[in-house]
Amino acid sequence: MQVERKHRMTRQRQVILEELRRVKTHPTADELYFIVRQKLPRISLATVYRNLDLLYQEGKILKLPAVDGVMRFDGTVTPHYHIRCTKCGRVSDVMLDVDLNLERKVARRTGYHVTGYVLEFEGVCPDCAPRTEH
Amino acid sequence: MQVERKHRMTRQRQVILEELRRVKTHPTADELYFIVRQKLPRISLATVYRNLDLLYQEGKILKLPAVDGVMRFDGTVTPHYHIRCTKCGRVSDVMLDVDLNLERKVARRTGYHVTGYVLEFEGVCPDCAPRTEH
DNA sequence: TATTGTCCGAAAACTATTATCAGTATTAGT
DNA sequence: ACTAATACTGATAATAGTTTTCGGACAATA
Ligand SMILES: [Zn+2]
Ligand SMILES: [Zn+2]
Ligand SMILES: [Zn+2]
Ligand SMILES: [Zn+2]
Repeated sequence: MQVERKHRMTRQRQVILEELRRVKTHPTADELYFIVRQKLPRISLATVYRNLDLLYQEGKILKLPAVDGVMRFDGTVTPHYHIRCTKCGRVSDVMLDVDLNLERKVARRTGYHVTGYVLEFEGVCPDCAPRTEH
Repeated sequence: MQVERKHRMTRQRQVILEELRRVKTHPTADELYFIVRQKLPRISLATVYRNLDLLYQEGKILKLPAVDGVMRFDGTVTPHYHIRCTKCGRVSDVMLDVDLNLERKVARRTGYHVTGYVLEFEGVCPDCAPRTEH
């Protein structure tokens, strides 16, 4: 029996979700905090964190694994991958269907019940790439 | 010409590397700190961190990406993948040769210069799996 | 509009990691 | 072996990101 939760739609939660869906930068909590403050100047950073976690629990947003120690959030929940610039930290979408289909093989090797995997590409974004001399 | 080596082989560095190579648990810095203190009771946690980073720079150990926010270390440097138990956090090796060869495709899609990727499997380890009733 | 209890802002607490610093000990050179 | 140079250590403080706490505010329901 699942415990019924009664989530309210507060102005804060609304704006946080709207802004996260609008931007395409996969912002950190702090970055989104600055974005949201343009509409809600009195909002608290803790409220941003709280709502991001709640929206994640509800499946309305994604949390990107904190590969570099900082958590990032994604308003696009349709399946896609990410590539992270190792110079500036920017995260871009990779609209490419990658089907690893390795779960059975990995399960046999490890004895784990495999539920998924984390896949994130690394590289240098066009802005950070050294200019070609000519 | 070879870069001049200025690193000293201290007892602390020696024991940290030995113990990390001995265990197969992919410990956090703190976990390794407790292990190493059995041989060097006066060692500092900062020394563990410092040496893990230095050994990593030297290519003698691996750092696992902090997918869940905590860094883990690996004394096995031969290429292999990992699977993390989502219940207890344990990380096990996956001795499976996976060559995705996706990097070129991703580069074409994103415009990034792709240098690598992070791949880590997720699942439930045998110890955490629910016992089958019969 | 009264009641209920979720939610908020502000601040403190917490956790993992890094930086600081005075004293120690490894290494190279004699 | 002795010495000098300096990488390194332990203890501690500082930092950064995130979570918790708590009294008051406010959305939801009737
Ligand atoms: Zn970049
Ligand atoms: Zn995305
Ligand atoms: Zn487990
Ligand atoms: Zn490993």
